[in-house]
Amino acid sequence: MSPGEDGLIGIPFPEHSNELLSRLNAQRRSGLLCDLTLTSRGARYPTHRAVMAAVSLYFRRLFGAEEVGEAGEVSEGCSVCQLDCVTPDALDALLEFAYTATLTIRSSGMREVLEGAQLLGIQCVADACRHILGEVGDTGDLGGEGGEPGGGGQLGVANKERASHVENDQKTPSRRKQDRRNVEKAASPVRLAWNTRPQEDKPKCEAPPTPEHKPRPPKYGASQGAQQVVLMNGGTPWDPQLAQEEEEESKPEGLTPSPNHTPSQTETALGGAVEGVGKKRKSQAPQQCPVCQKIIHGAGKLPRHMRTHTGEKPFQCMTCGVRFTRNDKLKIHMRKHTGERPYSCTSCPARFLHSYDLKNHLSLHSGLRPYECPLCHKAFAREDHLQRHRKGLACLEHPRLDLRPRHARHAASPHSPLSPASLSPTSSSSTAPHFLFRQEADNLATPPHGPLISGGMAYSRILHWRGGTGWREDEEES
DNA sequence: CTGGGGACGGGGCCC
DNA sequence: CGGGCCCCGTCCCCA
Repeated sequence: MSPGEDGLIGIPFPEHSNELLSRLNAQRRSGLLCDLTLTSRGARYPTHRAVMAAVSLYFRRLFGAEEVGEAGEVSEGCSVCQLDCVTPDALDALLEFAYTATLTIRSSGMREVLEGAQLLGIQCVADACRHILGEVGDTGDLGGEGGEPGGGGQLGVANKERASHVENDQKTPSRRKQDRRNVEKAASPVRLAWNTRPQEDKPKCEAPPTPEHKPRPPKYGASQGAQQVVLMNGGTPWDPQLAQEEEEESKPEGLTPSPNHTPSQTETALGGAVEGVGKKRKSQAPQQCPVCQKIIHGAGKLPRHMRTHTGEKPFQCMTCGVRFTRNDKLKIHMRKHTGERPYSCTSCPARFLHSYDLKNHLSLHSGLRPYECPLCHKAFAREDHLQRHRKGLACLEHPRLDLRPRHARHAASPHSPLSPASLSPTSSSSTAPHFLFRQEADNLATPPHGPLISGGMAYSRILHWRGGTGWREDEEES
């Protein structure tokens, strides 16, 4: 968030994505500009290849591979993709999701939609369906194993025996990922038997093209104007989640949320699942954010967190129009207009909007400065001031100080042998050396696992610093 | 550089 | 189970 960087500014248009989807959906319904027709057991669904490629990993692979075809041709003619392995209802629901960011299905059709989403590589829908079907099980809590000691034991094993679909592998540790990849390598000649010819007697779905195995002709646009028919019939079942993992790993920066990332899909996939299918959630805490992979604790807290990605601010001040992501923040904001400052100092006339402001203020009266710099021994009344002090060059800090992350939210120097008491009298500080080392090494060098996980938070759950031995994947989760 | 106020996001508790 | 409320940690900004 360096505002002056390159003089660039970002102006968000939160409604843009919704409007865009809405218009695309209108085009789809009227058949306008549709360049792809999906069929399922006789039902036909005109759609847009770009949209399908955006929402489905399957189509992304399918079209993406072809767009860089040797001839550089771009398809002009219509294409038909026969998806008999996805039921018409499920396909309809998935299309509806693709164009509205809302999944609307009956509970009875949940299983079919889940299977369709898995086959097409629509991860967030599959996740939502699994949540609703109560199949999250370990998965839902998997990410929270960092907070629950002892939960790590089953990490690598428990789900291996699952059947062909990798329902619980979303947050698979990389070790397991590698195992899976090895398996896939061995199977790849079969799995990648991409064939567009009808295989009428095989009602299964086939693997889509993969980057390392470009699809063979026919290609869309290979013969212009002619309808190409692609069948997802026959062949070895594709493993969409493994493909998803691969894709995420192939991203330059992992799954970094950005303003342009269409978070509304993931969010409304969650929200839509909840609202559209009724409140049937197994457990609400903890939940993993589908965008940043962060584990969110607390019942009902995920929608709140999701708004940090979407930028949605549904709570507006009727007085000044300022909008907030949270109702409680609006409530506090309203104190500005009402003049209410409920937190008053008993030692002076000072009054505050926030309880923690009063707390900070009280430390002035008490004269307590419990946060001491271990190097220059300067004391501060506030922990964040100590952190700022240590980030700066105000004291005779260790020369490696400049390597510290500049905006690590949990930053405190890991370099000096800080006694916990010297850092935080509350001892609730999150300045755990593990985390800090991880953050720092993230800045120092690319982790040996590469873009394993997008966010620093999730990252911290995977890797542990082992002193001189470098980075190691978490094993004991204690 | 420091002190102080405010904003923001996450977690806990409770209804 | 979802949401309200509160507290906390952290960051940003200003004087």
